[in-house]
Parts: sequence; structure tokens; C-alpha cells
Amino acid sequence: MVLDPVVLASVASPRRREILRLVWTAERSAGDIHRAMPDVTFGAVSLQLRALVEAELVECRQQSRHRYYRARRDAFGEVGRMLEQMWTDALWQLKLRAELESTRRGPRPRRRHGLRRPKVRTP
Amino acid sequence: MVLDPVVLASVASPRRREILRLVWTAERSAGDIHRAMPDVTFGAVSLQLRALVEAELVECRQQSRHRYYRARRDAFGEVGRMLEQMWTDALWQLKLRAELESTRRGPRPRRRHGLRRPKVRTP
DNA sequence: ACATAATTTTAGTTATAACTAAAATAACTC
DNA sequence: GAGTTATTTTAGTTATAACTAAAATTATGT
Repeated sequence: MVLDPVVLASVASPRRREILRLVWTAERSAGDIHRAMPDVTFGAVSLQLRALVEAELVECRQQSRHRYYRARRDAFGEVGRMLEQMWTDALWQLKLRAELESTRRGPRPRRRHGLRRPKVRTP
Repeated sequence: MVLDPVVLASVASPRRREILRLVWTAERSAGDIHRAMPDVTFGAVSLQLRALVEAELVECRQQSRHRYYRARRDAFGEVGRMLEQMWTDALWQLKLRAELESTRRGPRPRRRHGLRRPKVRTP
């Protein structure tokens, strides 16, 4: 099995690597994954999960209201071992945060309409 | 040496992989590289070469009017072996062309000003 | 049937990668 | 120093990845 460009493109994104790390050894629900990534919206996580499923790198199982995702580790070939090795680095989280910050696209999160704090009256 | 995100991002681009293949085992001049890639302008090649040099994955030597580029193979770690393996695949060129087509950005090449064909008079 | 919870989908935004064309630079030749 | 060759740089274009907010969907409990 030769190195697949789809695998390369998928793991080149720090956000997708973050998700892959979470679903690498155990399955996790979408909400669970989102709670581990407080710097993005649920929608953004859902879209990346869809991309990973479409790339056939992650699979999804539905049970009641939840959807559980997990990595298809065998689909990564040698890259899988490299990722695992990467995650043993004590600094990987720090490096990941830095990369996420520096490569961020799209609008920055604004306060959601329904969660706006009520104005505090200054008497 | 752990897997470097810079290496990942660099080799995730099919255009840069194409260049890396050309400068992997021997050094080549910029013009030489461009002649092997007739679907892009010289400028585009030059910019990708600069990106690879800045990522410290390629080095450049100047001699008279030419600049010779070559890959710093040791900087790729395990990914280097994976690329080499990829290039042994009989279909890699075909797959690369397909990927280049499908991921193309920017304006399509237009006929250059100076190379415009003169109008043929229809008497 | 209705409310709630989990998740996806849609429509719109932003930043940027990857290109183009053309101008600029640098080194050589005459 | 004018012309030629090799290459880089600049300014502008285009397509798209990665996001947001909000609406829609789906399943479950009451």
C-alpha cells in the first residue's frame, strides 16, 4: 500500500490531527470530541468529522441520540505510526495549539445571540 | 526526530511533491525544473521553490546565471522513504496529474501578451 | 404531541494558498 | 552600456479550507 495523498492531506491539518488523536484508541461521541476542543463550535467539529469519514479514515456508529466516532487505524499505513510517535512528544499539545492559532481561517467566534450576557445596570 | 508539521504541510501539496521528485536525487536549475512542468508559469515554480527553501527542505546554490536546487533528503525523516516508495508506483505520475488538476487554484493560464498570435486576415 | 438533547446542515465570512502576467533584478556577452 | 538570459519579485485573481451562527434534523422521554 503506497502513501495515499488523501491521507497526507487529511493529517496535514492540525485540527484534524487533534480530532484523530481523540478518536485514535477509543470511540467518542461528537459532543465528547467537541467538549475537548473548546476553541471551535460544534458545527466546525461536525464538518471535520464528516471530512474524515468521507476520506474513510474514521468510522461512525450511531446509538440512540449519540454518534460515536473512531479512527480506522489500519487506513493510515505508516503514517499512523508516525502520528503515534508524534503524540508521545511531551510538547505536542503545545505545538499543536501554536499551529492551530497560526493557521486559523474563517471568522473568529462571536458571542452567540442566545448566550449574550444581560447588561448590568450601573446605578 | 518527531514528525514535523512543516514537512507534513510541504509534502501535502502535489505541486511541491512534483518539484521534490525532480530535485530529489540530483540538483537542477530553476529553468530546468520549470521546463519539466509546462502547466505552470516560471513564476509559480519560483515561488514554490522559495517556500521549500524557507521550510529548509531544499537548498539552493548559485552559479553564474543559474540557481541549482536540490532536496535536503535528511530533513524529511521517515517521510522521505515514504515519498521514495510512492515514486516507485508505476501510476504515480498519472495520479499526480489528476490531483494537480483537481486541486488547482488561481487564474488559469492566459496567452501571454507578447506571444499573442497575430490576427489572420480573412479576405 | 411536545419538549429536550445530540448532532448535522446551510448560508455566509475570512484568510490564504496557488496561481497569473508583467515588471524588476542580476549576471553575463558583445 | 545595450542586449540577452535566468531568475525573482510584485500586484492582482481565483478557488477553497476552515471557520461562524443559526436553522434543520433526528431520536428519546414524558
